[in-house]
Amino acid sequence: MSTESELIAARQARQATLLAAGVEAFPVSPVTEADQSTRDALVAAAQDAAAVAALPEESDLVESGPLQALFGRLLGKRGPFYIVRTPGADVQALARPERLSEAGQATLSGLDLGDHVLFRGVPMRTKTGALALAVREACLLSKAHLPPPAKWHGFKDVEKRYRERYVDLYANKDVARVFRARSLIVSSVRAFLEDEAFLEVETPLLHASRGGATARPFSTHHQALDLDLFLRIAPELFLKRLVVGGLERVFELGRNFRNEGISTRHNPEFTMVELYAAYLTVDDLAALVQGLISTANARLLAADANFAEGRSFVLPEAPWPRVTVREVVQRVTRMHSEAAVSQSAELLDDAEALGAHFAAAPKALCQALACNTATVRGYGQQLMALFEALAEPQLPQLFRDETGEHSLPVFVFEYPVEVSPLSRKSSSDPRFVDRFELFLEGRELANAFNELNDPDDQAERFRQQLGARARGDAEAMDFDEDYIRALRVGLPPTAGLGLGIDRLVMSLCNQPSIRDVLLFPLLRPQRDGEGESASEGSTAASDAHAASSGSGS
RNA sequence: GGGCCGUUAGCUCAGCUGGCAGAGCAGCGGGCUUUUAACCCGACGGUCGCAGGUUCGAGCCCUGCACGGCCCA
Repeated sequence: MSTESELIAARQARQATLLAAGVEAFPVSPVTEADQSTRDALVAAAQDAAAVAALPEESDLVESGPLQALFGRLLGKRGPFYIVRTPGADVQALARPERLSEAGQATLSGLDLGDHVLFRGVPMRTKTGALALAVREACLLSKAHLPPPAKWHGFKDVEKRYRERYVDLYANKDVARVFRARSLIVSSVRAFLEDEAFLEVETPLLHASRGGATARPFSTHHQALDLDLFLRIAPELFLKRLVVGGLERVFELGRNFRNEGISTRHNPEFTMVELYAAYLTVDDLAALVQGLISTANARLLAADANFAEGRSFVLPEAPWPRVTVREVVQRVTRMHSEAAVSQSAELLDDAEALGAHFAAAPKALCQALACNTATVRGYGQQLMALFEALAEPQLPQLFRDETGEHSLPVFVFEYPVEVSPLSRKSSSDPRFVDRFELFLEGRELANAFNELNDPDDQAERFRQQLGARARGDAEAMDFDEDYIRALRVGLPPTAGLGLGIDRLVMSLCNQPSIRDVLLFPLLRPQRDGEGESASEGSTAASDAHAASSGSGS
């Protein structure tokens, strides 16, 4: 009795036995409001040493007053003790058959690990000083046909955990904890922005043209309109249209889709909050996002201080450090003038000279640069190649707190205009734009800039994107005529920011992989032969239409 | 896309130099009448990821493929 179909059959058989005794396997929920509130109290009491100490032992129990409830998934059985997992904690019940009705006894003897159960009874203290509910009523809520994972070793196989998140979530307690934290962080972001007078809006996910970010989109098709569409890579262009229309502060918190590789930091669909504020500048947004992240962090730690443990970073109250792209590249390459950086960027065209120049640099960095030299052209592209290859990985080492034990968040300002097709050029140096990216633990967390609101300049940037596409850049944007028209109607001076929610949750919850903060990360579908198609028809005779309905496909 | 690693019972994992496929837990039968990973006895449970190859003989060696993990791009 141990293959999966045999495990199912054994439990279906027990289900049939229960039914013969008048116990339904899948009843309408009998859980009352009183059960809900007494369970909450019971779960709280179980974790309160003083409350447990005040409880009577089994022999001293007084049978009076309403019964308290314990319900959830049955995860363990030790003698007469039944361990029930609730969202708050595991609580045990002490069930003696002789104290139960006939139906209760039948229920008890027909329980399998994994079943959902409801016990009603009286709280007591066991010989070992733990809380247990002395059971007077036992009720099966829902039969589990498959058992829970091994109680000691748990459910570890990473692929199975992602594919069977419904098991992972109850079997591995920290998993649910992270997703509760994620929900808290998201609601904190919303509340913070609403307090700052931002209006939450929803713009299309289906876009007719590529824009708002440089990334490869997913393609889809609308049948009735016979229209090719893209899943959005960013809501940016729609949100700025709203600012044109007079919604001065808007934000959208939602999913974006980028048709690129999968890694510990990338999932093809990810969650981002984008916000736009008329009459603010990129400097204002640096302060705003610092407040937003600090507030989310404070709310998270207020709910569960354990999330602060093991962090490699701190979030200071003072303004977070700011540098420019050039400053940090100079620091890393040990060069001391802007001219030297400019010169070294030109060297990128010559891999050999570059290799000699950076002979002292770590090997991996030179390799990264050598790969890029063929396609990287122009001052801005080259500067960014240097930044991404040399400086970005060093940010956590370059910016430390006083003790040197933790890294700091860093705002990196002054991006080259070539890599910022939607940003306003800096008034002081037109090679750069008024933009920052926020890095935490070396991860790019947020990106913000003063929005380009000059329609002629924007049209020129779109044309440059078309040129890049013609040269084979699959990530380049389309020319968005209507967006240019919107800018001609008039976008007030506006600053905008995008913040990666998944990465924020990763950092605040100390999760090394984005898959651990996504409930259902994208995985390749498994091939057939994995499902229950083979076993289903041969299991229970009671399942009369399994054979006929299973033959259709 | 590249490199490394993994895939053996429902779960967690052993499996030596190529020689009958193993354990614990779960499940099943019985005992114990109770626990903190409860315990004792017994029986059951396998497409060793898939497909080829080498060999008298492959879980193990070779090739390809699939899926996943980590690192790099």
